Amino acid sequence: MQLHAVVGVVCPVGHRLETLGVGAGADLDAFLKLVEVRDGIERGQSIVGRTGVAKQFAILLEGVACFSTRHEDGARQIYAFHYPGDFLGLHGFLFPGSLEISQVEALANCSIGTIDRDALEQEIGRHPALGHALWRAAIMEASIFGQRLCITRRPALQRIAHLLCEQLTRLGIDERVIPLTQIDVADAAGLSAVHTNRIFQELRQLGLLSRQRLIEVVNKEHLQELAAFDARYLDSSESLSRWDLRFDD
Amino acid sequence: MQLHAVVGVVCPVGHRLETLGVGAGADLDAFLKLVEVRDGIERGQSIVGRTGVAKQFAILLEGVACFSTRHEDGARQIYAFHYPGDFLGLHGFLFPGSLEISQVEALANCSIGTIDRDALEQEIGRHPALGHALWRAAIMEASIFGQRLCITRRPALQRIAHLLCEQLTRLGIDERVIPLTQIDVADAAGLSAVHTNRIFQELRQLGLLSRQRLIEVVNKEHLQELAAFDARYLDSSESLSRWDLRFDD
DNA sequence: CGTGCTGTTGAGGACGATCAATGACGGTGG
DNA sequence: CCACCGTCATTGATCGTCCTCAACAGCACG
Repeated sequence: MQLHAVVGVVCPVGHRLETLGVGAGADLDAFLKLVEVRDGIERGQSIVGRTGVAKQFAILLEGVACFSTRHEDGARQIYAFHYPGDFLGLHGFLFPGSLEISQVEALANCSIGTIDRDALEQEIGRHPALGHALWRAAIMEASIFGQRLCITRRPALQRIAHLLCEQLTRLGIDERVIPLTQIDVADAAGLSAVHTNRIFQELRQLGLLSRQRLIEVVNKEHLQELAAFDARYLDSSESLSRWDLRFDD
Repeated sequence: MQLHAVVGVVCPVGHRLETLGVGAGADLDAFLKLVEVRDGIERGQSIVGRTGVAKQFAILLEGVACFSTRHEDGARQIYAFHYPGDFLGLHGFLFPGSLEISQVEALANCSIGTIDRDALEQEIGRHPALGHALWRAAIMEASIFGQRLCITRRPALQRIAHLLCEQLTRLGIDERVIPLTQIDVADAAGLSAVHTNRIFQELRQLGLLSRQRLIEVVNKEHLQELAAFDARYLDSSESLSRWDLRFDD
């Protein structure tokens, strides 16, 4: 099934490409025509494995995923979470040598759009804006990496708070429920699940999270204050204005 | 003074651009003509400050620098070290919103090449290979970020060992002396200077570092083994072969 | 109604931070 | 040449954060 025939799920993808500088039109259409929908991917499955990095490329349509790696001892390190509209395996696509043993793992039941790598590269030749959108997305991912590096030195409470703020921002303005488990958060924060749990209780006692089993943010403003969260590093709008004129010569 | 008149320092820059896909020729010449040499920058000085991010762009010609940020409490977080040939402030150039309060700081006496941003963007329009080289460099930086995130969970000994391995690889095959202080390493590893010092002593007792005051690696192979170091994440050669054909349509 | 995953709680211990003081070295100026 | 200074390196002691191990409770699933 091709994506451009499915109106419903075009939304997150179209919206994401727009924020990356690909407006509705020939560029977007060319991209959507390449997408093959594949759904029914279950939690825990590997979406972009270590072997397939060079050939596969994908977009997340529904669900939640993470860009992660496994350490020798089995511990999971999560670099970033992915939500609908995100590119999956972008690093492996742009820079095959990087993060060799990393993978993209489904954290909920997902549907994705797969794209043939060669076909995409040909379309990029015809539609440079698509290539630039990929680069921008990569830089933004790098920006998330950098920010996460930065908060590594902060104590666990603020680190987790920051992580939650980031997810809220990426999920959208109105969302207050973060579709992750405490274990997912722990693996992303670089903390043990036990300690993460104690931090969650602390956040609840501070009135920032609800007492629900799921992760629900009650007081977004105070959470951001506690985390010293500044969303600018997630904002690609500034970079757009500068580059559109130049690159499309 | 313009760079292309100075044969000596062209070397690191030319070499770096070559690894990024810009061979000797019109593309390289166009780039070198933009570079204005500025030397005599002393240790501790800020090269690319927080205010100048949007306008400045620079290349490191001689010396050592770091991409860093200051926390509220004054602690310094180093994201990456820069050596001759590296682009400085690349993130701010490509993605103005990212890592807002970051800066590039000289860690030794440096000379840099400054480039006018608008002029560079115009040349990129005429020489697309230059633009692609910048993107590649950014992805590679992101790759370093990701790797550093990954090793954050490892204990201090391996973390520092890995950091040192990375510097050796970036400095070149024959280099065994790393031009940094223990404090620099500590700020990059996210450890206190005191603890870093104790790790250094441990590395010396293991016969991996010399007893000199400077950081000299005696046994590179064992150090890499200890660090579980895999240099592939620093290797951009794979990404080159794939993209040269496509982008230059 | 088991089975499995997630969340929760307790106790003990390791790693690394912090504070404080001293030593080593290079540079500067008298 | 030597005294002075600042930066970096080193050492000891104490303390806190976070990890590990272990057990159990809640909930969803078949």
